[in-house]
Formats: sequence, structure tokens, C-alpha cells
Amino acid sequence: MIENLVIVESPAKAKTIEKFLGNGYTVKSSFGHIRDLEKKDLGVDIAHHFQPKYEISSDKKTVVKELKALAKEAKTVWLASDEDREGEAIAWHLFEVLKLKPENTKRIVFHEITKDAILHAIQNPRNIDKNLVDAQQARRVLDRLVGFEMSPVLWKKVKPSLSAGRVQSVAVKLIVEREREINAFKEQPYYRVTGIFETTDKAQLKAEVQERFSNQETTQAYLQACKEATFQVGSVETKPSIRKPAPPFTTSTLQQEASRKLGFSVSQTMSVAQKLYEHGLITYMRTDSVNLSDLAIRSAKAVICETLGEKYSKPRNFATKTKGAQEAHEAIRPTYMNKPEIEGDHNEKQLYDLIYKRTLASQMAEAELEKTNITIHLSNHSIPFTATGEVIIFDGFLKVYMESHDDETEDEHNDLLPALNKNDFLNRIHITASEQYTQHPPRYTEASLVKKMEALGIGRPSTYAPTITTIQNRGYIIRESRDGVVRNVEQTELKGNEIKTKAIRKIFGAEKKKLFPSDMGMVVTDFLSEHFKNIMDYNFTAQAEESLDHIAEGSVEWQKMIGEFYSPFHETVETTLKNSERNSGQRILGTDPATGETVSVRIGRFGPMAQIGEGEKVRYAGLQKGQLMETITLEEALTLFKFPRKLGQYEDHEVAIGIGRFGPYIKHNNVYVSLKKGEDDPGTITLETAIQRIEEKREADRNRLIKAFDNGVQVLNGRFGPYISYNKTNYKIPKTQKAEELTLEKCMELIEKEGSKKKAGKNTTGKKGKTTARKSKGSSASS
DNA sequence: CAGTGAGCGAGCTTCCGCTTGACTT
Repeated sequence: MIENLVIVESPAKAKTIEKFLGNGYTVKSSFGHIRDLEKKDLGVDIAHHFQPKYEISSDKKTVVKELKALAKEAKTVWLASDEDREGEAIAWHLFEVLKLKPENTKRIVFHEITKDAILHAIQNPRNIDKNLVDAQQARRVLDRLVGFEMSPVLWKKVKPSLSAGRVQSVAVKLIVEREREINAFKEQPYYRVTGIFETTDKAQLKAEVQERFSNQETTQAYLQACKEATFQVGSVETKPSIRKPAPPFTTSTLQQEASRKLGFSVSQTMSVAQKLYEHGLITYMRTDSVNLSDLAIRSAKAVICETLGEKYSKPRNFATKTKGAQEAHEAIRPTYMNKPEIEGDHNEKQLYDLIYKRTLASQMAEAELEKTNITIHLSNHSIPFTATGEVIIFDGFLKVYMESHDDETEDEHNDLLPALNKNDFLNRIHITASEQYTQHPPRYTEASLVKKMEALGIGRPSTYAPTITTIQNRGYIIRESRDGVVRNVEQTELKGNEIKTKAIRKIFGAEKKKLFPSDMGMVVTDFLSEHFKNIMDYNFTAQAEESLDHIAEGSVEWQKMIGEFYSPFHETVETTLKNSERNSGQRILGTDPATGETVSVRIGRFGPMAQIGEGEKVRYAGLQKGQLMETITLEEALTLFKFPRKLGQYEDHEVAIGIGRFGPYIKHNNVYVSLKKGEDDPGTITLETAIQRIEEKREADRNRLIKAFDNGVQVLNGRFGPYISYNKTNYKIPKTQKAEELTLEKCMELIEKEGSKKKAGKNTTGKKGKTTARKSKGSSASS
């Protein structure tokens, strides 16, 4: 017989709470939702007031069975799921599925996992809020209707297996629209002038001309003026300012900072944070709240006062500004503020350090700064130089943490300026004018996309990372790094009495791990935007949230809200199916000068391709990586048909240049050699260079072999270090083992060990293996 | 790793949010 059964959502939480409550309380977890709409079919009975058809989720069957048994013998069941829409629904589903009785069921909530908070909750139970549950049901049914009616339209009109939904389709749209802004952007050259000056006391300072010169002539004229001019300090302005610490982390801000400071992907951040949470080191990592418990604030204060001194302490709590935040949890913070360091792997330590410092800093005093602005006038020209300096009077929170920003440019101000007075004379050391280009809006990173989604109220802390993974797996967007192009830019320098101009090589447009739309992403976005205007509207979710609030307040019935949405929506689905054309994103580029036939691009069965002519003598060529149907030119498309390009003979075999799925390559005697990125152009490469590449590859292959044994076992040097190759399968070598010292016996032993591991993995994969295979097939076909 | 792009038309695909594991490299 159990006295009390408490059910929470997370098992880690269950463990902690059990400790707080002690004897008489059994604490279990439901592992999130236990029930959902039917997996197959629509799962909504539209004809009968949108009655949802629920079923126990397949992975929750055992949990439900266990909870049922425990609930049966418990005197009181406490439903302690989170205090938000989803949590309330979880409580209700538990109530229904476990067949609980109202007289011995109590609903409790707490926002923080502290002993006080939990005891307080136990003393203040309430009933399940059915209105809030209905708001969740409406949310769930809305998403199912949108997703399961819109996706099949894509299957018929664009390509099978595609997906569309309230959240993912808008996330893709953000990336598509940004790409178009970038394509439409016309970069402008301009000239930036900087100078180094010296005071009479030989102290140096750096200054810059605020005004941007638009052409070379005015820039040169300015430098000429500088050559003749005397320089004098015009004004010295000193202003005190303060800087405030950022609030403690939410899921979104943690993902952003971990991306900028540690280079983590959003899903990597979440899995590392999950580990920290499971080890009891941090509070819950899926939260939209910046709130800290009183306990946390008190212990942060104690740590700050003790280690840094009282003047560094400034306890405060932050208010959430995020639209639609539900604040069921605390902000993400260390469980124990007196634990600045932890045990764990490198990533765990790094992420913990970030969370620790951010939390501590949020409870610290503002930094006090003194900003100085100085203008330096020319005796013969009206445009001055300016120098800015920043001096930290009191470092405050900056002692432990500095927030980073997306648009960080190298701030060229000096930390400290030499002491200067109005009318002081300065000597110029040298002045430089360098050619720059205005920059297009930045492409999204995973983290900056999350930031944007949060601002629009689209998606939730638990779905940011999975959504970004989904739209990549579907082939709508791709995350990659791209090399920039090298360009010559002018740099003019005035030193002594000489003005010299030289060209310097600079890289433009390099992108690191940015999100790019695919052709499929663009075609699907255009199709959906044309036919489902309101769902693709950035305000759709915000408006839906408003209606959900009305349901939660009890002023609107949930079926009424869904009904009002569904009838026009379903109508659109029907008419789109009936009237709209199949959409392959076809675009006519022009005519082939050689044959006079039409050149076009479209999405084919295996992804984007170019086509010349029609009917019987039609020719096809796949687009290259990085090329988009929307921006490819006629010339670029035509060069795709020049391959394979035969260059001549080498060692009695033909040398040919081809373009494959992985870019341009040289084919020689059935051996494939990649061209050198950035150096070789497949259209112009000569036989001579091609032979050189073939020889380089042979040399590299020779260096690859560390050891070979008679039975075919090879020890090779690969991208990730040495490994064993045997029967076309690769095997890992433990880090402690030196590759050169491997014997055949040792190799066979490793093959045996690794091999059994691989097999075991395959056997247990079962159903999941199938899903992954399907996914990867889908994404490779469109890339 | 280095191709492919037609048509027959079975059977399948798909949403968002709550939770972990168990998977692979």
C-alpha cells in the first residue's frame, strides 16, 4: 500500500522531489505526454465536433502500466506536471488514462524545485483546470489539421513525402526570404579612413573618419589634404555610462551564447545541458523564463560577497519580455551557486562554466564606464577624425561575464586614450584609406534562427532544436560553410610625405555554418505562400495564441475556435488540390546559342537539374552544389553540359573532367580525383594540371598506408587519424594504441571487438533503423 | 562516391510539444 503517489514529467525531477518529500511519498515520472492523437489517420473526428481520437503512445505503454498499478493502491495521487498548457493536459490525460477518482486526486504545481516550493505546493492543491486543458487540445488539433491536410497537398503538387506545418514552414520561409534579400542586395564600395596620431608627449592614439567616402577621387583628395594639414584636438567629451548584466539563460539565449562562444549547434547544446541536468548540476534546460528562485538569488549573493566583496553584489530578478512565454520553470542556472567547477567532459565543463558565470553575473553590480569622444580637426578640411575610448571605472559584473552579440564587429576604439585637451596639436604617424564593401544582411545561423522564431512566438523551448533538425532532414535548408571569393581591394597609405596605393587580397562572402535554403525549400515556400497565405503569415501563431488564451479563460469553446479556422482552411485545401498546377519550380533561362533550343531548370526526380530542349533529343544535367535554380545564369547552366570533358591521354588512358554529386572530378583509368577547391576550374583545367592532381593523389595514397598484412588487413591514415581496414569495413583503433606498433594478432583482436559492437547495434535498431534510412534517402535525393 | 530525369500506379509519407534513451559517426 502506497500512501501518496506523486507524478511529475521528468525522471530527474522525480528523484530530487522524492528526497524533499521523504517517507510516505512515492514520486514517479510520466516522461512527458503519455497519450497523443492517433498516429496514423487524422486522429480528429471532424464530423463530431472535432472529437480527438487519443491513443497511448507506443513508447509509453510500460510507463502507463506501471503508473496504473501504483495509482490503484495509492491513497492519494498528486498530479504534479508543469504549470503550463501542456502540463495541464498531461495531468488531465493521466487522470483519464489511469482512471483516477476526483476525491483522491490532487493537482499541484511549482515553478522551482526547492523544498519550500514543493511543500508549499502540497499544502495548496487545486483541481485540474479544464479550460487550460481545452486550450491545449485546440492547439494540438489545430497543428494536426494544418500538418496533415497541408502536407498531402505537397505530395500531390510538388513531391511525395514532403511536410508542412505551422512552425516548420514558417521557419523555412524566414531562411528563404533572407536569401532573397541577400540576392537583391547591391553591394557598394566605400572607403574607410583611419589614422594613428601622436601627442607632443609621444603617446599614440588611433582615430577614424566617421564619414564614408564613396569614391576614390574624394578619398585621394582627402589624403592630399591630410598631407598638408596640421591636426588639432577640437573637443574632448567625457561621459559616464553604465552597463547592465544580461538576464540568466533561457533555452533560446543559452543556445545563442553556446553557439557564439563555444561553437555548439543547438541540438548539441541541448544534449550537453540534458547531461548536466541529469547529474543534478543545473536546473531544467527547456524553459522560457528568466526567473530565479529566492534560494538561488540568496546563494548567488553569498558567493559574490564572499569571493568578490559586497560592492560586487546586486541581487535582482528579471522580467520576461518574450511573447507567449509560459514560465513553468526557472531560468537555467546551476543547482548550487557555490560550485564554480564540475566534473565532466570538456563540453559539459564549458557549458556549465557559461551557465555559472551568466547566472552569477546577473546578480552582480552594473559596470561603470567612462566614454571619451575626441574630435581631431584638420587645418584645411572640414571633415574631422574622431577617436573614442572607453575606460572601466568599476568592472562590476564584467569581472565574470560578457555577453556576445550576433552583429559583433571589431570595435576599433581604444580602451584608454592619452590625456588630451582642447586645441592640443597632434602629429600624424600614418593614415590609411582602405576600400570596403557594404554588407548584405547576414544569413541565419541555427541559433539566430531560434532567436527570430522566439521573437515571433513560433515554436517552444522543447522544439527549437528538433524543428531545425527536421527542416534540414527534409532537405528544405542546409547548414554549411562556404569559402568566400578573393578580391583585390585598394589600400592607400599616407606616410611621411608619400602617398602610396596598393592592391591587397581580401576574402569576401565567406560563411561559416550558416543556413541556406535549397531549391526545394524555395519552391515549397512559394507554393505554400501562394495558396496558404494566412498560415504562412508570421502573425498566424501569435493570433492563434490569442484565441487559445480566450479558451483558457473560459470565454470561448475550443471546438468553436477550431471550427472557425477549419472551414475556410479546408476549402483552400480542396480548391488547391483541384485547381493548382503541379509545381516543379521550372524557370526558363533562355536559348542555347548552339542549337537554339530552350534551356530551363526545374526540380526532377533526383533534385534540381538543367534541361536543354524537349521531346526526344532532350539533354539533362544536375545542378552543382551551391547553385540555386533561382539565381543560376544561362551561361552557368550551359557549362554544366560541357561535361564529361575529355582532356587527352595519360599512361594510355583517357583523362576526363566530370561533375558529380560531390563536385568536379578527374577520371583516369577508373580512378577518381577531386579538383582542388578554389584553384582548379573544371571548365578550363589543362591536361597538365590534371596529371599533376593524379600524381598528388597517388602520393597521398602512398602516405596513407601505414602497414599491410598478408590476409588483407591494412592500417591506414585517415581524416580522423589511423584506422584498420579489412574486408571493406573500417575499424577504430583505441587512442592508447600506437598505430605503427600494431601486430596482425592485435589487429584481428580489434576487428573482432569492434565487429561485435557493430553487429549488436544493427540488431537492436529494429524499427528505428528503418526510419533513419528513409530520412537519409529523402534528404540525399534533394541535395 | 563519381548515375539518374519515363511510366505503370501499390502503399507509404505528414503535424507540434512533452519527455528520455538508444542509435551512429
